[in-house]
Amino acid sequence: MKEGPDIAQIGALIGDPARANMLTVLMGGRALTATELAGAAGITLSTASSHLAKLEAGGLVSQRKQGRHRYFALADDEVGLMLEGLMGFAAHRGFLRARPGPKDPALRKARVCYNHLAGDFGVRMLDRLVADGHVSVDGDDAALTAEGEAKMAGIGIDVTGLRSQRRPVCRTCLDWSERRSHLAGSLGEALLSRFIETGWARRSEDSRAIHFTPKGERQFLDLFPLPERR
Amino acid sequence: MKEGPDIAQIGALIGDPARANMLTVLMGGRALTATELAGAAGITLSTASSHLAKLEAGGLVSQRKQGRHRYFALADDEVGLMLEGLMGFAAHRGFLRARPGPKDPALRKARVCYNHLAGDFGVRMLDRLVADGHVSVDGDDAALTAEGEAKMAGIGIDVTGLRSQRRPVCRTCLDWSERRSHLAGSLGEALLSRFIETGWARRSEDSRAIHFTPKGERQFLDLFPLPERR
DNA sequence: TTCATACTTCGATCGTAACCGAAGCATTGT
DNA sequence: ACAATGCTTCGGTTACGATCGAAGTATGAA
Repeated sequence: MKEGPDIAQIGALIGDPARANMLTVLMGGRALTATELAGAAGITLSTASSHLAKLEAGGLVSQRKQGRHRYFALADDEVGLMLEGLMGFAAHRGFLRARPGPKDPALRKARVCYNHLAGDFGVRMLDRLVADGHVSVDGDDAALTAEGEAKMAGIGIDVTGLRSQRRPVCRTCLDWSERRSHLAGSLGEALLSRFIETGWARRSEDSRAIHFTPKGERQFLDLFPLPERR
Repeated sequence: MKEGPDIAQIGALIGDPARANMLTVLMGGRALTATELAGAAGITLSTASSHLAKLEAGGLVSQRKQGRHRYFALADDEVGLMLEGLMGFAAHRGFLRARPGPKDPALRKARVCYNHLAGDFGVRMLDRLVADGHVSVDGDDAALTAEGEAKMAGIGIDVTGLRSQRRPVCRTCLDWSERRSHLAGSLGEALLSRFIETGWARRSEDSRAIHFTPKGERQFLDLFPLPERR
């Protein structure tokens, strides 16, 4: 009867509260076990297992066996981008959960979006990269310039290594709190990893927040100075 | 328990096949009556009415009374952008409906995305505007330059009129068939309207396809020449 | 081998929401 | 005034899927 893609299946997958909770938690970027996800969603293990099987069949999550654990994660960047887009829409329409708790300001400042940096810091980083001619943006695509490649080398990121993967190096991702774009793709992931490796920042245990140390924040802002207010 | 926006409610709204069908049809940009939407979704009028009430309560559609008809349409541009984003994801993952029928090539060439031009023609139009310095793109935001404003005046579009509205003039929208951006916003809407007013193109009766006349296509390509293949 | 942990599968229950037909309003046309 | 059209509301049925506990499977530890 209909033309075009079928959005009902995806909507139905996301539409169950238990599954939506799991996906939201997985947006934190960590791979989690079925037991952890069950706890996060407030359901028993057997129910969680059933939900995870559906999410996997739908291609939204993937599992990796490791010993007697099974770690679940979002299937790929695309899923993360799609979910962040939905969250942006939901946030803008007032579909908010319970209360914007005390963690909220921290989330808006810096948080992980599946595997890369989002929030105010993420948006400003991309702003700066674009303003300095290190990244060029075209629609939702983005590309690293030669100057940008040099800058990344200075930070300690091997761009040629990233290029050899099949994933796109640069992508933009719409930020639900800022409603502007930040940097995703393998470069976005590498940058966040680097910040954590060097001890500038650490992931929160129980939320998507990224906490910068005072020193780390200074060095981050040194690398990516704030643009003048527009 | 949870932080951040609640995507489950929106997912559930979209997750019902009947509602998803209605939304897909409304992506055609026309305002339709409850009876028409019931037919499109293959359900009775009473069921359709119930679904439409839910979609309206969720802010996805709005209704306008006109005589004894009630016309339903997507609530605003944001909804259209969100749905197009979901469709892009769905198409890329193979969540396709039945068969990509004969209408499919026409849809990929040019179709309406809620109220603006999408498909190959839409993507190329934005490409050309950017290449000529008529539109500048920054993430998902976009802006019309002074040169661009002159060009629009030449086409017969009153940009100052558009600016006086509260809607953004320019936005980018991710195209599900091309996986690149095209132009949305009030300017995107005005351009499509203009193409139809001038008789260069017409909307298909029963799908989202936009059909250009031979003459219209020539004039369109004259205004927005194809960029050299990259 | 035996036990413990991590997870899946099975079977059964339960609640919700999708659905339809009939009846009720509202608006327009005659 | 009366009929016709367009849609909503109501009542009742039905079906699906979310949920849980218990039993089954796999992996690792003792």
